[in-house]
Amino acid sequence: MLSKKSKYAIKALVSLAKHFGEGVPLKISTISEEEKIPRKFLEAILVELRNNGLVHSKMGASGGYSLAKHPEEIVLSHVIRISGGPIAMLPCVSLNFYERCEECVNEEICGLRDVILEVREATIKILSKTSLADLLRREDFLKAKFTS
Amino acid sequence: MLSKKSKYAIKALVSLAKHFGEGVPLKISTISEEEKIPRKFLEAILVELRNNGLVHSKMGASGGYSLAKHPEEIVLSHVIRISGGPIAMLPCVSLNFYERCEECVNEEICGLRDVILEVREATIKILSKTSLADLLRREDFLKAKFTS
DNA sequence: AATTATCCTATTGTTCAGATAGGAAATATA
DNA sequence: TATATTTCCTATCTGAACAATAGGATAATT
Repeated sequence: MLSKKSKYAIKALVSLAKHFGEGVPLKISTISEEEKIPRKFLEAILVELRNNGLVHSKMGASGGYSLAKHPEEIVLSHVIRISGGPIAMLPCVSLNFYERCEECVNEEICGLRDVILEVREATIKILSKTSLADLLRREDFLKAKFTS
Repeated sequence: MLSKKSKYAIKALVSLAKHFGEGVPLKISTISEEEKIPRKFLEAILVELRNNGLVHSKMGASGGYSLAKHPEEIVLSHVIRISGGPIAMLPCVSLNFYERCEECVNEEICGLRDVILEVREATIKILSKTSLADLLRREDFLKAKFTS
């Protein structure tokens, strides 16, 4: 399951992507209201995204946040990892949240692990080719499809 | 993330699959020790699997558990659903644990949901074609690979 | 009858996601 | 330079879900 944190992070970034290149940063409160993300929670999330180089922040009056990269360059797998959500279904196949499986005598010959590895590959393949720009395009496409 | 419950359920079933057709049921304590699953926890899991028709139980002395179906017929997606783990990465794309996404004005035009739907399809495709028998074959294959 | 096992109901513990609080630091603008 | 605005930082709270445990009732074998 994707944590709310990850989901909020993605939604916030999509919000910023919509205003990419306008030169005016977006305030936390604006994003919070538009995307219905709890104010203080969003604050913490954006700081983390900033520490990981995905967004720029500007302090003080008329400050706010803006994307640090082009929307085509920010992919979901990266955002999810940063915002603390493991992608794999088992800790023993996770790259970033690896944990040994106590009950396995030998991890390398675990059939279940082998399958979950396949699932992870398939998942990452999709999430790492989908950028913020892709999400925007998808929304446009869906909007057109459902308003016709 | 797969819950421990789901993981234990799968491991227990694999254990039973190894003895399929022998006519002698396996005791909870035997499975518990072999797979290092907490005794009482496993008890609860097996009852649930029985209630869902995956295993048979026999009470009394020299009782125990056995598979209710052929190992080829029990697939991972089914086991995971029964043991309470959602497969999808977001509640709004889950079949069995569906929950509306409050902050979405219109689910149908959510770009993120659209991507996560793709991930779910890919995941289910793998998990629903992998049976207990497959897991055993994989383990044999891996064993051969790493002991040569 | 004695032993071995599953069955059933209830309870407990523990972790972590999710959210909140309050004030310090920085910047714009008047 | 004063004031309003906004991000930054540290700390804390809460509830729910996961994981595990306890104790005895019920059933079947020997």
